Amino acid sequence: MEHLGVRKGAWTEEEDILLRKCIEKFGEGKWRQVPFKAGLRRCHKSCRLRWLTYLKPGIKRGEFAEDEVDLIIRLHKLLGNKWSLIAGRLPGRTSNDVKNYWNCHLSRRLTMQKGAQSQIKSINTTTANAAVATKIIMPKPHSFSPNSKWLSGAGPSTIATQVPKMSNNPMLESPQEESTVWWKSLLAYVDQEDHTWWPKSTEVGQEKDLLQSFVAEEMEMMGKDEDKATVENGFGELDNMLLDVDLWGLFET
DNA sequence: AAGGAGCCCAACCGCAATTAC
DNA sequence: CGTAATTGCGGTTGGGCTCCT
Repeated sequence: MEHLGVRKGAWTEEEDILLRKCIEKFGEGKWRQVPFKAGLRRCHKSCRLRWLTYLKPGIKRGEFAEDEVDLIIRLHKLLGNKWSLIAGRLPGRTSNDVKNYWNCHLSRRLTMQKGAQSQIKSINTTTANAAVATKIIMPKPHSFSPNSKWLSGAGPSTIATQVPKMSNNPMLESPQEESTVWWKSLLAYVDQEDHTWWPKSTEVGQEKDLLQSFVAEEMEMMGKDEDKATVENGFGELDNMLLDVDLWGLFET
């Protein structure tokens, strides 16, 4: 315990109560002022971290579910150590949690697996065709919602015409091909500049990066003549995963 | 029982990014 | 514009716990 100045180390229950009361009263933000308002001898950064990683309502604690782990692995493969971005896809999880989980449980496990995997792959190729019969998640088309929160006011009324709807285009041979074209078009659209009606340029950039990574991965698989079920599953997962992203607030499902 | 090795996770630190002025 | 203040991010640390010898 420091005589003067700020306290460090683990938070006590009393401190938690003071911080919680302060934020309930004044709201989140203005972290510089929080220690004074709350009557805490903590630095503002410590207060912010405590709130965001522990006290804030809705934070999920305890074991990561299987699907959460799976998502972490997939996202980390594409995004690297972008913990806040990864955590953004896991409701209730903080970037600190995800980072800790990765460092403790996954980084080691995955490096160990890598060696073993190449051996398994050669065995599995012979039985791969049998797995095609498993459930195929088809990509879902989206059209723009007139009630979208981002489209109010000066929103681009023409946007709906720029991203093609799924249609019965006779030029396209399969639903798979059709949805691929749809994803490509969307990507091209997102790639354009001047989306001033979007909330923040960086957020758009992040969603765009994510989208590009996933679509690129799927395109690559198609190029490699991966079996159709695998590719369709990939697009399906991509679609499901991004449904809760702000970007998809633009669409009705 | 003791102690030490290893694990887990909350919290810290430095710096980058963003916002305010 | 520039720069100061503020916020956010990710690497890292260290304390407490469990397990093993």
